[in-house]
Amino acid sequence: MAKEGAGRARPGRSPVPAGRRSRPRQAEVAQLAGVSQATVSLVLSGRDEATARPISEETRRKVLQAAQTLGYVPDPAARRLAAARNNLLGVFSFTATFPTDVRHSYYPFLVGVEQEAAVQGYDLVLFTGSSAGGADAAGAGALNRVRLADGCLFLGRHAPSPELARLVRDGFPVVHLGRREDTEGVAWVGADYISASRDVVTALAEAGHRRIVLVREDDDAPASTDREHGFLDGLRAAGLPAGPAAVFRTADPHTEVTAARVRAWHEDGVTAFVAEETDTGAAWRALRAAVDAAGLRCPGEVSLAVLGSPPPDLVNEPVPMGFDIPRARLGAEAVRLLSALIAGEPTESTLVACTFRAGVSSGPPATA
Amino acid sequence: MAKEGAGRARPGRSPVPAGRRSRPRQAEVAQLAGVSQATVSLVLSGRDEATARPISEETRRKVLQAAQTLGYVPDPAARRLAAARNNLLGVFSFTATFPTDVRHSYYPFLVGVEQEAAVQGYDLVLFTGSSAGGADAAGAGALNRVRLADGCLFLGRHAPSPELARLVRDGFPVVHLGRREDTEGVAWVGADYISASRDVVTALAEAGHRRIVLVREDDDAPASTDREHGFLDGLRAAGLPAGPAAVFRTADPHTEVTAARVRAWHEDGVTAFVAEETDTGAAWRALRAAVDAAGLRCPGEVSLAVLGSPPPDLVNEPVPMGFDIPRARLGAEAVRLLSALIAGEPTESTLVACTFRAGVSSGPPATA
DNA sequence: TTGTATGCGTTATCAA
DNA sequence: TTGATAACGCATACAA
Repeated sequence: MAKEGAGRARPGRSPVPAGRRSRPRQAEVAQLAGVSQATVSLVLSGRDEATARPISEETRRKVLQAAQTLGYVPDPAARRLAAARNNLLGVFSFTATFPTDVRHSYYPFLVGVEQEAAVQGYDLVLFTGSSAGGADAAGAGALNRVRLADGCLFLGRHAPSPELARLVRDGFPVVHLGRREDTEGVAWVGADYISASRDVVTALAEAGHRRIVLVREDDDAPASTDREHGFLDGLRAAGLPAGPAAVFRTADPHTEVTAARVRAWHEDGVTAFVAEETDTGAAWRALRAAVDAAGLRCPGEVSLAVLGSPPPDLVNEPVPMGFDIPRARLGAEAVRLLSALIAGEPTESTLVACTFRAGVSSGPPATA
Repeated sequence: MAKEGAGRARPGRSPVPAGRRSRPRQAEVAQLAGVSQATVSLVLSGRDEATARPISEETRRKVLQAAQTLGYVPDPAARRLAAARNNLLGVFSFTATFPTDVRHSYYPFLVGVEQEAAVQGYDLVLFTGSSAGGADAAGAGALNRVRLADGCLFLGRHAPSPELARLVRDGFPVVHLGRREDTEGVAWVGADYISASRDVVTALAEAGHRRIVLVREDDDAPASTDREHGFLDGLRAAGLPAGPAAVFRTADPHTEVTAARVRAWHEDGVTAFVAEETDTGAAWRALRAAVDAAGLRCPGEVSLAVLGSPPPDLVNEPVPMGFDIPRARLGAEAVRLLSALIAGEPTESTLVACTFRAGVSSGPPATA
């Protein structure tokens, strides 16, 4: 901790650089160009052309030239303080953005975020608050730092509601990646799990399955309940039994989804099983293992599907029926929404459609 | 408690955007507490306790109380402007930071970068070489954008030297991830390929191998030549032949490293082969394929090693001897160095040690 | 022990 | 057309 503030010498009021300064200011550009600082601001922000501010071509050229030579870059803090915009978009995640365990990574989203941000002319500020305890990283003020940017994208489901609400109330543009209706006024972009889940059930029903069971974990996240809703919707739409027996909910799929149980289901007339997707993929893993252990052939005797994608480590296995979440598109969409919010345009939270995946884990039910 | 007391006592009378004036400032806290704004700043920043600034307990209490009632949150932009620093670290990569193809991703480095940045109290700004945003994104001024941060980390080997040199000359803190001695004065953090490569050879020599051949691509990047140096060092240290015959250099491993050639080497007494690691992993792939095609058993008749890690798509194959590059640590180390640079502390570019990996691709040579 | 005055780099408003 | 000048909200030497 050897800092001691680097007691920056304050040279009275000289606009001239005292020796070697790493960040040239507008004043210096002005001096080099032989104009006033205000003119530099005008030219550099392009506000002269946008509004009807007339600036001589000559001056323009000189200023741009000077800025180029000096390598001038506007100070984001100053810019923002003066009530202008930064061209900076914040990204705040409540776990590390780059976790060691890639399975929980936001990487796929970031691909889209980065691309769209570039298109919209924004750079990204990654707020590191959540991971390790930096300066005032954790704690009350953590979220406040994002105000440096023009707006901020939030990833992860554990965003503290009150702090977020405060930002929104203060008129700070905020977009949450993932549906979020608990926090008043927070805009969000989510995947349409309901429709996607319904589509999977529909596909199974059309293949001829009459009894289908959903295996889900004991989690009340929107992502989970949405899937269940879609699943039940699909059943009802197909005129299939959608009672409590259609959903098997367990806190520990690994021990509770047994071969015996699967066999019982099968003997009872169940010909298709659907597992929800979660971080760990526990439901899907358990289901696969149990079906295997029960000696049931898939997609011969039973058909399987997952409401999402299988976990990455099963990527070499045969592709199961299910749907793909367009994560990159979600990221891009979120940036677009945020950008509109910043521009003060009217906006609306949106759902992005997932794409159905036929896979090879399902077929028509065996005819008795 | 939103207090819309529009008639605040404010000097001047400029029309301020409504959304902006919704947050209380230190001045208002001061007024409510009956003290000066400066005192509020002192108390709220905890600078009174850190340094020996004496503030009466009474005042302290009043200020905190007032801040609490008003719901005061500091403006990061203002704070950073006044402090003459951003607490922003730039990360500049010459490809997209989040490429679609994860194989070329900087992810492993970023893990360490993010963590250490958080520890040091920095947030991250991600610049992309290809970004369409900003004034002059591509081309000459591209690198200048990074001046927005307090310092910048560069990833990838294609950083244009003159531009980097310019930044350094201007006193802008810069750290390059990867050894870089072509550009005057640029600090860097690199992996110690020389020692690591030497260790691999030593291990092979200790296992009893007397003739070892290195297969490398036709690339003069430091990462490549370092490996060769280490390899030759290792040979000499073990008293083994380290002439030109010990290194096979080819622009096209795939067609030049044939089964016939490998068999010839083997009949000539070569019992161990070492491939350098590159982006594509071409040398290692070719070597494996050729040995396989030659019908030589590994690790029975020949031993293999790679100077680094095999490409990600071979991750399910048996683990070859070689070494692991501690990418996360490299990232963290780079941030630490950059942070020191910014603080004006004396610094030095560093090499980080790689960790030896025994693997299963080598054993003692077959005794004739 | 606390208050005063000023600067940080921009943007924005006028007057010249 | 351009140039002073005043905020923006906070931090800090220096005076009281």
